[in-house]
Amino acid sequence: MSLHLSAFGKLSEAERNLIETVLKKRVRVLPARYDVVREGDESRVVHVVLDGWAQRYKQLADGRRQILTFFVAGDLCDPNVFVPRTMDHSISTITPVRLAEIPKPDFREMIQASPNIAQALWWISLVTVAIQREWTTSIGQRTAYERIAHLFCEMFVRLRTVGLTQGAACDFPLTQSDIAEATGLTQVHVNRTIQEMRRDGLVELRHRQLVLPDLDRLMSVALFSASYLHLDHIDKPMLA
Amino acid sequence: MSLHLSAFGKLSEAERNLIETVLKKRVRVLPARYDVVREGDESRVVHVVLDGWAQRYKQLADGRRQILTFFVAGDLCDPNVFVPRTMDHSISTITPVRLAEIPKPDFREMIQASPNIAQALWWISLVTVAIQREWTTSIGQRTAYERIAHLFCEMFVRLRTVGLTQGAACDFPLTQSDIAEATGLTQVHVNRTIQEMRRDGLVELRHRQLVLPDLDRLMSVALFSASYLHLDHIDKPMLA
DNA sequence: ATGCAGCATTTACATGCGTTAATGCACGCT
DNA sequence: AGCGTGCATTAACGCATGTAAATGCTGCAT
Repeated sequence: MSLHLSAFGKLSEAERNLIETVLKKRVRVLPARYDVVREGDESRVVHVVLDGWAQRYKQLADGRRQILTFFVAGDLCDPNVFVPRTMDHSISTITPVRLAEIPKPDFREMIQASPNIAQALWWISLVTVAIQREWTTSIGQRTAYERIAHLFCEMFVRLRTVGLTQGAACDFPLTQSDIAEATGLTQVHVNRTIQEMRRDGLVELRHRQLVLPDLDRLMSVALFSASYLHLDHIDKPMLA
Repeated sequence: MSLHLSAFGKLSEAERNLIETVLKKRVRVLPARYDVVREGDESRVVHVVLDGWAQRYKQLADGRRQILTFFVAGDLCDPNVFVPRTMDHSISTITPVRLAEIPKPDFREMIQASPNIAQALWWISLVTVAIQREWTTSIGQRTAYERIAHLFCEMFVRLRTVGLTQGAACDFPLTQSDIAEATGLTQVHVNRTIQEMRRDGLVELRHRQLVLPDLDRLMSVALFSASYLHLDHIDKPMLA
């Protein structure tokens, strides 16, 4: 998993088991469209998505909303284990989600027990901020068409990393409104643009299933380069 | 300094001295508009801006450029001390810059010697990514006017934190093209918009000097809330 | 003094994307 | 079967922002 602890570096069997144990200790099952943490909350636990999709978002005083990233299985939502901080953003589910909650003290203990796991946490922080930079770039510089294409590429590659693609297809539970809020566009324009992508034979999207018949061409249209995901160095995908 | 090591937590005299020593060990003076590290480079040292302005940016394959953040005195440019990674973005100066270079091994040593410094590094990572999220939100949701106003607010507050403001004024070496590349606008539209802000009495900007006669009103227009900078918990500003 | 060089400003015009609102479609509930 | 509810689609129109290119200004180098 792109942001999964176990995915980075070479962890021992014992370390993997430790992680699995901690992940299984406290698991919640949440409904779709459910707030996990809200801006302003104190952050006391670390969340890891075990199953389903979630999102990080920010809301302006007048209600405008920006989705900042999507989380899929294996993703660690808040890498700030060492800094007791009030949240400057919110996290909510998109689909129903199976979510592991790790109390920060447990997490710190785990890290003190294993420098490798500490290193893995730094990795996750690195990738998290790299993704955020790419989103800034996307919204700032890419056209609507390129932005949406880029989002499709990123999510497809991330899903593939954790084995959640089937050939050129994957589950894709985002509504066009979600895509709009993530790309800084309106829902109407997302609709127009996706239709154009369909006409161009780059995308099939219906019933929450995404098919990318020509990923290479899509990547090139989106000016997508996977390097910011830092997928090299990733160990075998392993899901909890 | 918003991203200065010494600024977070309560460090002992000895710890502060340690930081100062490491910062002074290798200092370079760079000209304006000079590349410090380029996308694709290996990252071997940690950079700290001692004086002047710099920027982080990303470039698309066809040359479009997005500025991702600005660095001012005290800012640590690359918090990824523990992850040997090729850079997914570039860093360059804006003005002439006095820059400290800390070899990663030295930095790790310093961290092992002091848990407080390790904690400070986590703080910096937190603020760095929080700023990046705010920029994504800004470009995605705010209008041109709000975006530019927000940038002015952020930089003014950050400069004030390190004592680089004089009343309502501060040095502000960005060209309108820089502002355009940071906000995802064109230089022409930045010019139009700043003129509007001048007419509204919110901004005076000329000869690289910025004056914000009514910061409160500007913040409210920009929907600016400083919470994402996590300035509480910051110690007394201290510059090297 | 002159002249270049880098920025800022202005103008005229084009367009990508936003806004509003109606309509359609599919699925789940009763 | 019928209805309600979320989403997707379509349409008409407007505007914020982009594009292109000329002009002006200011400071610096010679």
